[in-house]
Amino acid sequence: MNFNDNDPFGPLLQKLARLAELDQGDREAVRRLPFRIAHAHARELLIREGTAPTDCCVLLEGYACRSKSTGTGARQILSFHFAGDILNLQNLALPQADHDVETISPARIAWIPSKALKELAAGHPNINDALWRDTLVDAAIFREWVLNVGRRDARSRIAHMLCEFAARREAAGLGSSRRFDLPMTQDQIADATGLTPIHVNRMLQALAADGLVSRDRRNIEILDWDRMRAVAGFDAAYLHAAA
Amino acid sequence: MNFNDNDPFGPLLQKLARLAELDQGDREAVRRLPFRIAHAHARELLIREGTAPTDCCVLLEGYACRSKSTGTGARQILSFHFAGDILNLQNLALPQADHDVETISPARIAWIPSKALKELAAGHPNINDALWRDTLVDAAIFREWVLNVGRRDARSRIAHMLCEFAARREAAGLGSSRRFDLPMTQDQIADATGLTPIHVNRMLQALAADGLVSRDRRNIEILDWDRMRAVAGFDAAYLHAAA
DNA sequence: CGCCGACTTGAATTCCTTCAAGTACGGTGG
DNA sequence: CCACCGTACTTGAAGGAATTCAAGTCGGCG
Repeated sequence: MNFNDNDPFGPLLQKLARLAELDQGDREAVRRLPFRIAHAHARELLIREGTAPTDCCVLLEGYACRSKSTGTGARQILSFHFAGDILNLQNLALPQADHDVETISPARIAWIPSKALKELAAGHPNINDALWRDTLVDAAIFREWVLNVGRRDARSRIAHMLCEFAARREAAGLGSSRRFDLPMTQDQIADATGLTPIHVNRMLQALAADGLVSRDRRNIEILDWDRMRAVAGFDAAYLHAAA
Repeated sequence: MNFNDNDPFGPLLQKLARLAELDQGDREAVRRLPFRIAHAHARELLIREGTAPTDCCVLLEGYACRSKSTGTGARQILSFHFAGDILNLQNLALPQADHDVETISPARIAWIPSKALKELAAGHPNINDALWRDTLVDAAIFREWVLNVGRRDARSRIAHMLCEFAARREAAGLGSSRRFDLPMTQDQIADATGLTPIHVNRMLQALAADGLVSRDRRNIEILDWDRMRAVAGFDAAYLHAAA
């Protein structure tokens, strides 16, 4: 699946179509949105906490994450994002960003004026529905992360993160959930799970030693989805079959 | 502030008005919503994970919380709720509940058919805006909780929970943020912070020993908001002045 | 070839949990 | 009015999961 800059909305349309039924008019209206394509390196800050972006940031290619830090500098990753994800939908209604958004890998991005997106939603109920559902699924994922970080031990926590990543990645049309490349470093996995990178490393080794996964650099194969699901306590219901 | 069953929408209208400008027509439309008043005891399950409620549950009086459990039975509270909060707004677009909602204290509730609420929103842009913002603020709070549970130590975590509770409580018009009654048990604070009740107890004592709060049963007085904010790493920006 | 970031390993420490009692309080019934 | 009972809260001591500190190793890239 390849998209060029003349039809930059493939991933976005694919995503919206998973969330609501779109008719031909809806699709054309999306394609008529004004936009500015940008390319970003890995670890490039796209949106900074406290600023008020005027444009919405759509991830077309690559991976990104949301994060937030404590006053003492500890960083927590709040979610991972895939092609098609809108990274600051909340700025349509809440001007000030309350967290950072940053790329994980090199990425291609479309910046769309918030105003245009708002008008699009206002005039197209199906698109409005899709955006509404997207926001709600995002919130459901945050809730699951509160549980993950709050009440699971390190092993389950990492297993759960891997399950969710695999499932969402596949849903986004990025390939098999059995074998895939992790775009993030162990440091970033640590920031996502509320652990130290050292412990993440040991737990990844433990998962491999138990025959749940096999690893080769950043390439992960889930050897036994049933046991993996069990260890992680992973039940995809919270993704509402849409993320 | 007292509301009787003939004007049951006071707390809801107050909340919506904080989120968007409402005109007279908006207010009257809210008052015309069909509803069924119910009373609940403390610790009564209002919405069960996996079910598909047909009605929306508005908290008119008392306190409630969202929660979710791991397969092994560990419980995590995801958020606390106040008079005026809509407890399952997400069911307007996502039929299946992905977490439990339960009262903390005795409560008075209005059940409003989801369909009626959806139609209200469709016909009243201001109300639509308010509901949209409410959802976004909820999500912002979940994000802050991921950070809280993932990256703060026990003392800060509890301090942060107390700061947020005090701030939101005051925003909801429930009185001073300096001195107030906590409706929840230490077990519930533990479930909200991802700690054990024993450690919550010790940390509450530590906060009192440091002169940050004084406690008498469930009554809490925040003696030094500045130091409390500092210890908690609490910055109310994520509440978007609306929760 | 050498450097830098990512990953790995080991040992010591710590924060929080677990286990095990107990105390205080509010509500209930005699 | 008071004894009783259950729930919430409190305290102490021991144990453990994860962190911190301190070195490495590995691999990709200039």
